[in-house]
Amino acid sequence: MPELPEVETVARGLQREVAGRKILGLTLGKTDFIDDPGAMEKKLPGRTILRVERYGKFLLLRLTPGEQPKTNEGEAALLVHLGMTGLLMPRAASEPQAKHTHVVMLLDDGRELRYVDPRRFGRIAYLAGEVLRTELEGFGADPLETALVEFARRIQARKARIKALLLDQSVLRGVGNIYADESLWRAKIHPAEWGARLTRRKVQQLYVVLQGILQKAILLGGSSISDFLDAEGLPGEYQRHHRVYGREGKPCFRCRTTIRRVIVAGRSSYYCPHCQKTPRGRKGLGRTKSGRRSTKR
DNA sequence: CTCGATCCCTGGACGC
DNA sequence: TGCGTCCAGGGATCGA
Repeated sequence: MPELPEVETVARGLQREVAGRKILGLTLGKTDFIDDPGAMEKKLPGRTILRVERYGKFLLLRLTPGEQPKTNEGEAALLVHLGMTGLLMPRAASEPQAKHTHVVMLLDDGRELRYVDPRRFGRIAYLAGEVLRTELEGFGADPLETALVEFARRIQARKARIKALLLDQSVLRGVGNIYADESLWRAKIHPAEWGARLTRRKVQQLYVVLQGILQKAILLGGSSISDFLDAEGLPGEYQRHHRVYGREGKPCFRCRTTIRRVIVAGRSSYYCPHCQKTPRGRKGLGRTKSGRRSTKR
């Protein structure tokens, strides 16, 4: 599940591999996760990928503006969200297409930039000018580029649970379930604690450990839980450093207490009941994501 | 403003 | 071996 470190890893790989390449042609498969497939087919061919950046959990492929002056829309970019199972990597055109390949961009070096995504939880959008600007403005602060005061303001101003705040892309961009749980464990904060109730000291601890975890994870190429691969098709290594995520029933690395899993903000949240004290007044924790009737079609 | 519930989707795990 | 069921999860959306 690509979060900030995984997307950063892919962005760096793609920057190395495809920056400067011109897109000659485009082939689409299933398009239900693409904002406007028609626009993509029309706009992309002929554009050059200037550079590849990460923006939250999005890959941002900065493109040259349209050729004709009349179609000049200002800055243009292809936004790619990998969802849970998305992969974006250049392949030799001769290489057989993997199953669930939905976008193929033919490049001017003969290779193809391919987007593969079995579950299609991702999103792809060609955006330009004002639309692009507005889209990007809707996201919160980058946890690695934000000062402590700004981070604290965003957390303490809100009454929602800290886990929900960490996952909220309009508060912070790039943090997902894995790194939220890992940082809360390190900072010894219960996922259901309220943002507004965290002390300044706690917020600072969270800020420091979150940045440390993200940086370490980037260094190790991200976490490969199930099927994440970078732009060169290599898995990350940070999953070996996970302290709580996915460790339900196993002993806490600090105190040996059994790690538990609860649903907070609609997501599985792993935590140590001893190190991360349940906030006072909380109830309804301890249930798991079950008991829900499966739906008919 | 914040919450939970629901849906989107498919592969993998698991039970029988 | 094969089928059915459950589950993962980011984000959008809807109603409470």
